[in-house]
Amino acid sequence: MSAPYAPPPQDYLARLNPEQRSAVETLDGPLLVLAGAGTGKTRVLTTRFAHLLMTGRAQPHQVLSVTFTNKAAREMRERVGAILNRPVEGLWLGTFHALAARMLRRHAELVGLTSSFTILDTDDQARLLKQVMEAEGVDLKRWPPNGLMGVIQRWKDRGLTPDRIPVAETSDYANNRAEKLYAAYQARLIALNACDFGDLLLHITEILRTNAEILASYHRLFRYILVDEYQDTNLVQYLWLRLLAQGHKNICCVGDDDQSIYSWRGAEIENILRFERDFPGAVVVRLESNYRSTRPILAAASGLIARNEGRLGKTLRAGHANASGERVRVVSLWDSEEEARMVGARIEEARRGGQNLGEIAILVRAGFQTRAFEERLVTLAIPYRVFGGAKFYERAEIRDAIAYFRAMSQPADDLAFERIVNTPKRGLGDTAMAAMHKLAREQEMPLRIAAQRLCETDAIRPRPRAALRELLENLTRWNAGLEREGHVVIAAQVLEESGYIEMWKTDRSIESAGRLDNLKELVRAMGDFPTLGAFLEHIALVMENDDNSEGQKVGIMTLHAAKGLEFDMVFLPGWEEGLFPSQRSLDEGGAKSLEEERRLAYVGITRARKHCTISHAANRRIYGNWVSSIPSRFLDELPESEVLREGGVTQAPRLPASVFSAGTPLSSQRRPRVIEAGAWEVDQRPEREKAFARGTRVFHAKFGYGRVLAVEDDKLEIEFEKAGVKRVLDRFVEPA
DNA sequence: AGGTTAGTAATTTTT
DNA sequence: TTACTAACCT
Repeated sequence: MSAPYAPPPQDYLARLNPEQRSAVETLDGPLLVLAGAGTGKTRVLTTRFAHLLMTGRAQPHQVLSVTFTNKAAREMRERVGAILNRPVEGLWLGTFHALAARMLRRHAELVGLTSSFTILDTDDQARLLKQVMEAEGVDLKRWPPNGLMGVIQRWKDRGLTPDRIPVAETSDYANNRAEKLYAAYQARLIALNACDFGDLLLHITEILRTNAEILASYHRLFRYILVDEYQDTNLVQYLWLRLLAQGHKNICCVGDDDQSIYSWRGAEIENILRFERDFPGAVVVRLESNYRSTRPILAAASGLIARNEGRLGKTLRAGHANASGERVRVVSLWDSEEEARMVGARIEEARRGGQNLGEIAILVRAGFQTRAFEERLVTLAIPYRVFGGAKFYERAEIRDAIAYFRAMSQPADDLAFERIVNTPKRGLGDTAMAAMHKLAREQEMPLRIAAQRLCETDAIRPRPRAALRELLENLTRWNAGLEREGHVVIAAQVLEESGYIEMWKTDRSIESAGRLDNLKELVRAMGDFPTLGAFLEHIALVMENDDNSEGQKVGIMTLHAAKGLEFDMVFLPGWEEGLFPSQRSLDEGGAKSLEEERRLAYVGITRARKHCTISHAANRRIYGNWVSSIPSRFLDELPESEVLREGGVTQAPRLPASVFSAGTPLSSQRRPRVIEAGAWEVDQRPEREKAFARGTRVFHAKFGYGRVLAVEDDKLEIEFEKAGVKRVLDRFVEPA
């Protein structure tokens, strides 16, 4: 065939280093690419894809490419397109869940679903499970639904359908009823023609392992398989891949065992550790040249991760001119407030030095740590953004809107109908809802149909009945208009006529304006899809954080959320025993989860390109009270030669001798010590005195302009133009 | 039916 | 400390 991918890309192979090149050119048989942080993993993956096509080994649709996140899938799609110099279509490239859903739709009837099954999100799952538990008469106070949710999810992660739960595994949850509840929950899902996230993989794997014909058809289809982030796969994902790879055995998994940080979500690091045994004849390629960080940063990270036992082993080398660079700083502070001041001051200093704020990140172990930094940055008027909060599609208004669309287009979608039936308030309470549920259950009909029947009787009072009838008529009418008007027009109409928009307009809380914006954005985004169905599929699996990242902002996020990102300057606060490593991992997981915490530390350090500042505070405010803590063991594990320690140790500890006499002596760094407040300071000027009279117009970095209503010591009550009435400290505002 | 208050629990969250 | 839920009152 002549030039199938014209124009031929330039020397795409020549731009790879030898190890990358071998990862790209080893095409036959199983291949494990151990890609350390910043070693060009994505480049290898995409170049390999292109190489398969360029060498004529496969057509684009004959390669299965799997990622974990939509972001990674999108990036890969774009980069493959760029290398081939043309858009790529018809690819089997996507997340585990999206690909599984696509396959499952083709064979849905084999597990009792139809090809138009709905995909439930976590919220729907939780509500459904709760209903099932209530129906089974479980005491929800004694047995919180979340607990069972976790148990079921872990079973699903391991490919266990209700009939496959090993006897030894029967959880003692709710007096040994976990399995039964699991089975009931699954039955409910099938009845609703719905899947939760776990089901997508569970069902398709079940189909592949019991149906040789179908499996063979995929073997014919997929000549090559590419997997990203293999260290994060769970058992069912592994089983799915293994089944599909049985055909040609051309499976290439890319991953880093040192960055496996999701065991609590079902990921099994053993998958990657076991690769060579699972896939006989496997070749392993290590990518160890790092193009991201300076040598001291790499050395510090490598020294730390070397303490782990369960790893395949690799050492990061500085890949190019990064031979020099400043050492990793470890700063000791008196308390968490001082820690926040230190970070704030250094960011301010960097900003004065021309550092781009978008290249600075504060990475924390747990969500609650973000608050202190937010407050500090607000005070300093440094723009920031907290990542990983509520996702766009998880916000209440978006979920409500989607529920309207689902309820409209799918009369059997009970969960959607239930969500919107009394939102906005239509005067339907427990009585009306109970009547609906009862009828639906007795007649085995969808809720919406039951509601319709009830409207024809006098089982509910006239006022709620009229409201309900209006809603039902609207749903039918909107749905009828879909084809004629198009889904975007109808969507706007639904939100308007249902009273939903009005509900938020009337709402006087701070967020309501933002919610209305989000709804507008949602309707706009729908225009990117040909049909409502296409949009709903997208939203279930793909909808992401809306990214209104205008301008350069400091990123504040958890270490987990930072994986895969990189920044010039990284702050890693809160390295204290009990916080990082977290108490819970210490208590529950033993040595294995301590290793995972250490990997998390490794991920944190390797996010930094040039500057890495780790800190710990001797005292920290947790849930309202002060707790004192000792430095994290990870601080001791950093190679001393790569580290610059700051913050005053002024005296020997004066704790009772018994603390130290028992067991192994603590090394000097871990000993509680007296830390001089302010030792880290660059230059600290006293904050300017401020006084605000009632009626003064003021400006606040987060809430915008407002007017002072009342003054009480240093607290002001301010009516903000956008944000409503709030109480803030006077130092957070300035005269407008 | 819906708003208010008291009680309780509290890592990490790719889909 | 906050945020969410469940009983409680109007």
